[in-house]
This record gives sequence, C-alpha cells and structure tokens, in this order.
Amino acid sequence: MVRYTISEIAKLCGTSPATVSRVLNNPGLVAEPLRDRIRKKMEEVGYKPNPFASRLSSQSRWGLALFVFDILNPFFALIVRKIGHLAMEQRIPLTVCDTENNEEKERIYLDYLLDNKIAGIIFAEGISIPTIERAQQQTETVLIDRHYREGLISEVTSDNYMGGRQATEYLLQLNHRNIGFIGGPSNWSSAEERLRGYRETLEENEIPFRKEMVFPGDLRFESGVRALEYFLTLPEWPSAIFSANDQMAFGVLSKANSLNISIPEDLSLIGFDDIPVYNLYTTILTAVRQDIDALCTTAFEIMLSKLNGESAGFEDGSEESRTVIPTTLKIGETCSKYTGSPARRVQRNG
Amino acid sequence: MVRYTISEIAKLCGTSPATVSRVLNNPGLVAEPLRDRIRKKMEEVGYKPNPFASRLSSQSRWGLALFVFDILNPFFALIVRKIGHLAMEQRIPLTVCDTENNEEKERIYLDYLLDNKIAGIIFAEGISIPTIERAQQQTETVLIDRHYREGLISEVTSDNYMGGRQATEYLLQLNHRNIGFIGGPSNWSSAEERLRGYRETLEENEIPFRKEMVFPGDLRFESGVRALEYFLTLPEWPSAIFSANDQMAFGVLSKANSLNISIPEDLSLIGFDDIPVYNLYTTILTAVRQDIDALCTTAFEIMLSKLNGESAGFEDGSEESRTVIPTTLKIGETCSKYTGSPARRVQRNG
DNA sequence: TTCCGATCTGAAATCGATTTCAACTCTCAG
DNA sequence: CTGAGAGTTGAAATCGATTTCAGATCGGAA
Repeated sequence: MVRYTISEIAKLCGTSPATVSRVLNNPGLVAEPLRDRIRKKMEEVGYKPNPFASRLSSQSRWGLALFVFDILNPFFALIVRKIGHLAMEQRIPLTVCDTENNEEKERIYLDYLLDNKIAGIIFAEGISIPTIERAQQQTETVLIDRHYREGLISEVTSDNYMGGRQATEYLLQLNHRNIGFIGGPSNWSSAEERLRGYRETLEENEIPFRKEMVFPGDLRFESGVRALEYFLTLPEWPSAIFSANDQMAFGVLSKANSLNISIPEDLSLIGFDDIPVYNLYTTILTAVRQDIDALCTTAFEIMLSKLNGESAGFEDGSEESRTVIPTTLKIGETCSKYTGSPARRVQRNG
Repeated sequence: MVRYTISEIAKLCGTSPATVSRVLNNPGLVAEPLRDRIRKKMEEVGYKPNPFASRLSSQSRWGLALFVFDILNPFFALIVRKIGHLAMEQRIPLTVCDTENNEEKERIYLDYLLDNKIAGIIFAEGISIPTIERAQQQTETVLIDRHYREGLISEVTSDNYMGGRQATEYLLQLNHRNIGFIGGPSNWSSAEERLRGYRETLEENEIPFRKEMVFPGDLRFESGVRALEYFLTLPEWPSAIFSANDQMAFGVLSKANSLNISIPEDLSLIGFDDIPVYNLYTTILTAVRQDIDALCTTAFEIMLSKLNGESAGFEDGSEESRTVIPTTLKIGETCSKYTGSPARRVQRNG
C-alpha cells in the first residue's frame, strides 16, 4: 500500500512533476502522447494525489457540511440521505451536524468547521441568526426550507404559503369551518408561511381567524399530542386540524386514538411534508407534500455553482437566489366531509 | 478575516516558526515566558493553524467515517446522532455514509474515503466482507453490532444471544409454545445470534425448533407486514412473534391492526432494540433493549485509542478486541399470557 | 530566410505547517 | 576550572502537490 508521489510518477515517465500535475488538473495543456503515457502509468501504479498537499498548494477549501435540526425526524433523515448521495457523487466529503436545535451545539460545530476551512454549509434547520451570519461571512451557504432575509443568502424552500392555502382550501371544501392549526417554533419561518396561507385563506372565505385555534408546536410528535389536548379544552372543538408537519399530525392521530376520537369521522387531520415512512403506519395521512428531492437537488446545485465560483460577484448583492418549490396536496385517509353533527362526546384521559 | 500563518506569529513574537509550532504540539519544549507570550499573541490575533498544512507535514490522516445501513431507521439515526456528538467533542470531522445496504455504494464511499486518507471507519451495518477487509488493511476500523471474525477487527455488539434468550424465556413464561421468529438478512450476524438464543432456549425447554416458524426479514417495516402474512398461511398459527428488530415488529403490529387481530389478546409480540421514538405510537412495544449509548461510546473509545496508536502492535494478533454489551428486557403492552384458546378466526385482506 | 505566435514542457518558488539537527546557555559534579 | 548534560531555541529540510515564468520547438506568414 505504498502511495506514489507526483515526482515519482514524473520520474517513471521521464518528465517533470509540473507536467504530471497538469495532466491531473489541466489536461488540455499537455500533448496527447505524453498525457496518455502519464495517465497509463498513474493507472498502473494506482496513483492517488495526496489530498492535503493539493489543498495546501491550491489554497482550496474542504468539503461540505449539512446542519439538520433533528436527525430522528424522517424529514431531515431524508434530507441527510439525499444530500449525502449528491455529495458522494461529486466526491465531496459531507459532515452531518445534528444540532438538536441547540444553539451551543450549533456554535461549536460551526467554529470547528470554519477552522477547518469548510467549503460550504447547507442549513436545513431553524438555525439562529448570529450563527448564520457568521457562516455566511466565511464560507458558502445555502438554506433549505428556511427564510432569512431577502437577497442575503441563497434559499431553497417549498412554497409554504401555497401549501398552507392548499390544505386550508381543501378543508373548507369539506365544509370545515372550525380548523385548528399546529405551528412551529418561532425561529422556523416555514411554519409562519404555512400559517399565513391558512389565515389568509380563511379570511378570504370570510371565516374569522381566531388566535386560540393556533397551537405553537415544536415539530415533534409530543407537540401533536399536547396540541390535541389543548384543542379539547376549548369551548368549541375544531372539526379539523392542520398540522405544520407530519410528526405532530401523527401525535394528534395517536392521542386521538387513545381518546377514542376517530379520524376522520370525528376529526379531520392534515399534515405537512408527506414523509413516505409514516404512510406505512395504519392510517394514511392526508398531507401537503414537499418535494424533498427537488429541495435537496436544487440546494446542492446552487452550492456547487457557488463552489465553482459561478456566482460572479457581489456588486449588486443579487447573487443570492431564492428558489421556491411547489407543493402538492396528497389525499390520504384522514379527512372527511364535515356533516355538521356536533363532535361526539369523548372520554378524557388524565 | 485574514488568517495568520505560523511565521507571522513568530515574527510578531520575535521568535521562529519552529518555536510557535512547538507551543502548539509540544508545549513542554518551550520555556514558560516565551510560551505564554506566543499563546497570548495567537489568542489576540485569532490564529488558527491551517489544517492542510499540518496534516501534510505531520503525515497524519484525517477524520472518521460512520457507515450505516439505513439512516431512516431510528436505530441507526440514534447511532449517527451519538457518534456525531462524540466526534464533535473531539473535534474530529465525521462523514456519515448511508449505504442503504448497497454494495456498490459501500465500495464507492470506501474508495473515496481511503483516497482521502480517512483516519478510521466505524461500521454499523451488514457491510460485505470484501469491503471490510479492504478497509481494515488501510485504516482503523471498529464494528458496531456486527460480528466478523474473532480477533481480526474490533467489535462492539449487544449480547444478541442473551437477548434472544431473554425474549424467548419471557414468552415461554407466558405459556407460549408456538413462537414465530422474524430474522434479518443473511449477512447480518446479530440476527443469527438472536435466532440462536431463541432456538436454544426452545430446545432447552423441550420445544422442538421448527424451521417454518422462522421468517427471513430485511429489517424494514414491510418485512414485518409480510412476516405476519406468512405466519397466517401456516396450518398452526403462532401465538407469539419475536422480531429481530423493532421496525419489523411495528410492521406486524400495523398489519395485525388492519386484520383486526388484536395485540396482545390474540397475538403476543416482542421486538428488539427498544427505540424510544417508537414508543410514542399508541402501543408500547415489549422489546429487548439494546444500550445504544453504550455501544457507541465503547466503539468510539476503541477508535480513539487506535488513533492514538495505543494498539501497541500486531505481534500476537490479539490487539483487536470484542466487547459485549448486555441487553435488558423492557416489558411493554404487547405480550400477554397464552390462555390456550385457539387463535380467533380473522378476516384476510387481499 | 526570418520572425512571430502558438504550443508544449521543466525549473523553481510556493503553500503553511512539522521536525531534525545543531548551537547556545546554564547548572552542577568532579 | 572544566566538561557533561539538561533545557531552549532557530535554521533549514521536508511533506506533496500547484503555479508562475521562461525556454524550447514548430509552423506558417512575410
């Protein structure tokens, strides 16, 4: 397992290291016969360039990082998988940072990556503003499903506003008028947009938006459980619930199940994400589908073009782009027409 | 954001680069006053060593990698999270490789990592033998929950055999005599051990082991679904099922649910792993618990000591260790005493 | 024939650290 | 007083690539 160096290859071919290096990085500069000879020799002895030497001399940076909020959440796990494969195809090392929404962890990861001259970072989480600004100054950044500030950082998001509308319109079509909404943490802009879609659709249909119909969740399963508990304390129960992500919707489903509230007969439920994994569980959730593959692919392409210096310059600040991926509504088994009958009396736990 | 070099620091302190380097790597060699002065200056200007330069000159390798079978499976997601944090604490970059049990992907990842002089690889999956041998020759390796060959590669596994026994003994105590087993892919040795525990426990209790009571799964949810379908084709249905992992057990649960087979009244079910996530779903699964934290921590420590060259030498081949972490049985809600009544007739789908 | 430019190649500097080796200063035993 | 040895420090080589710059070769236009 001896590794050859570029000068050894050069010696073997009776040429100079410079030429061998050119074959590697700029083959056009080397005449064909020599180039072929060098290539053959490299192949023959299994030459691999020393990655540290080349990065040192070419002054290049290193690898990509992906920040995710919670790797146990399949939405993020799918992102990790997809970005991981894309990076692999390009032979770019990818460091996955599972921050668990912890600012301290975020900071430590980021410091570390910047010290190590990371070439770029993709954020798929509600990262804090200071972190994001620091990253943005020192390396290339792209946000997935997160809005920062117009024109400052490239973002790829689903059309959360339209998604919010799609869900709400669908529920209205089913005659629901009393629709609960489960939101996300305050630093998660996507949920805000979904809420806006929900709210504006209601108002356009002359249904007053009521604050108490919004429960602030945290994206996790347990939030959904607590949300349903909360909604049941209201004098007037919602006949449908729109959750800002699937995990919380499944929390609702589970809690409803244990309270003997049947879905969709007693309560309609609609999620957001449409994670394939969840559909394996008995009930197929109706949900707004995000096109995770498209989100990832687009974000990754933007990152690549940044790495290749294709973001020409920053003269007009318009180098940072914002891409919006459309959402679609996937009809499952958790919504039904509201018949106007009052919600069935149910027993409460605890 | 200018980065200082070691010679600039040296100049600022009126000393030589060699001394500055020593402060970094071998502080004992530098007299205290000078050392402090240099440290203060580095602090002051925010000096960070160039990682490529130091690796090039010290001839060191780079980072760790973690291979997992399927990142969507929470068992592996938990491993990714834990190892990720451990690596972060040590400031070691970690590349996560989600192989999806695809040999081609395995190979590509591995080639790539070896070319990049990865310092070590932790495998948490049923990686193929050729891959593992190649890795082992060129870098440090540790296996999690996977057996290779005694004394050749360090391994950390749960006590799968005892886990298999624990589950089976528990079911026997509950009077079950007809116990189905859902296994794993053939290259996954842990499942073999669990099966051995199951089989030997049965035989010690003079219950004949029957081949048709073993269904070969693939660790995924769908396998559990198919397993239950299979068991229902048998002339004599099992009264209990022991699944080699939780995901397949949940497949059984889900399928049972849709077939109106109630668990645990009609069928007892026991899983393996005890992933916290799953317990959020309505039914709390009875399962053999693996101590994932201990698995990861131990594996990581072994890796660190290898990286620090503490595996003195290979003279007697005994440098590679095998650590076994005990399992415990967690009683949930999916097992009940077998009353001897014949399994209720159920309607079949499809 | 001469000269220019295009094409190709090699010598040498460079990237930013680490490490060897030698030199220098002190202390202290003989 | 001398010399050995410990403790400190700096000069310079080295790691393995990239890149600049200049020189060599060749074809074709004047």
